[in-house]
Amino acid sequence: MDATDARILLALAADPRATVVALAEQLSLSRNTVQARLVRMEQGGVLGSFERRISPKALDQPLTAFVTAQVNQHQLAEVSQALADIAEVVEVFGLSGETDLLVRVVAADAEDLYRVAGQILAVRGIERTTTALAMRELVPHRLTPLLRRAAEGR
Amino acid sequence: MDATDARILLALAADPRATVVALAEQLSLSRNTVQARLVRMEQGGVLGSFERRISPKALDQPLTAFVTAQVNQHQLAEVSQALADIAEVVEVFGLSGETDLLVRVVAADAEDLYRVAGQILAVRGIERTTTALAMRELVPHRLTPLLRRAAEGR
DNA sequence: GTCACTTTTGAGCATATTGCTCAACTTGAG
DNA sequence: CTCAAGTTGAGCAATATGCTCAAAAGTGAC
Repeated sequence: MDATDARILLALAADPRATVVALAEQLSLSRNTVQARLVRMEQGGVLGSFERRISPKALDQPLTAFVTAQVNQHQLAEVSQALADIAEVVEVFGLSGETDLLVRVVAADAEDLYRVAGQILAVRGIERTTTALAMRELVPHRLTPLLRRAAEGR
Repeated sequence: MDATDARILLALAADPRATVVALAEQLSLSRNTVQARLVRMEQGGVLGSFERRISPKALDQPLTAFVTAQVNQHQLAEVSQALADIAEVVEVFGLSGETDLLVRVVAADAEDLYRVAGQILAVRGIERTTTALAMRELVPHRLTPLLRRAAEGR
């Protein structure tokens, strides 16, 4: 990904529904170029799944919580699969140390969250968990600052 | 958001570049309906920014880390602003307790991460931090399971 | 059941976009 | 210089979009 790609993505971030023609005009590039680069980015894994744009709040899951878990590392694969089977589990990272997991979950309300936390703790191979509720989104997910830097070639 | 909206989003998740016409046909809905619902979702905040689809790896920031920080809660606003000024800070949550922050950062390499962690610790109002590197993405961000549930009206 | 209200549908139409191809022109690396 | 890759402008057929409208179908209140 070069600076031009970053400029295209920035324009798209500003207006997700912008057409290729509009992007080309705005960026003073040929339509062909924008089209080719977009295809390349889409196929090259620069763009993740569309699901990422969907807000869980719209799915009546306004609560976000982070569960850290200690696992028996021999059962990491099974644990990982069991967590993936829980719908409310949105994202799981293996943290440094190989024994700690960070599980991002969403829930409809406090009771729902309690239930999900219980499901996680019940997974075979998970030893200990702590749950922290996300009270405020102080900085909503964003990549614009990095995109801007990349667009300027730095 | 109702079950029909969820079905539209599911179809879009499967093929982000699908046209409205294709979605309508696939879902056996009228093109008008799909178009109207998409506009409504886009304007109603169901869809978050396009940036969410961009992979930081493509921006030469293959490392993800989670920094937890303790803050003086009287300075929460200033701290929040200072964190937002760091480009590598991708997302910040205020966790239950009002005194803990979870900061998601990306970095180019270990050295870069060290630098960013230092910047965070240097923010006035931040008392203590711990940094955990995300070694593996065990469950990549996904909403499909919840979407499927919503699509079935449960 | 009836009324009012919202949503969906199908149709139509002008305009814009897409996907594709091609040849010519730049650009940077070796 | 020479090659390979990227960009550009042009063109073209097929398709999608944005918009409007009126009729049909659901929905909930009473």
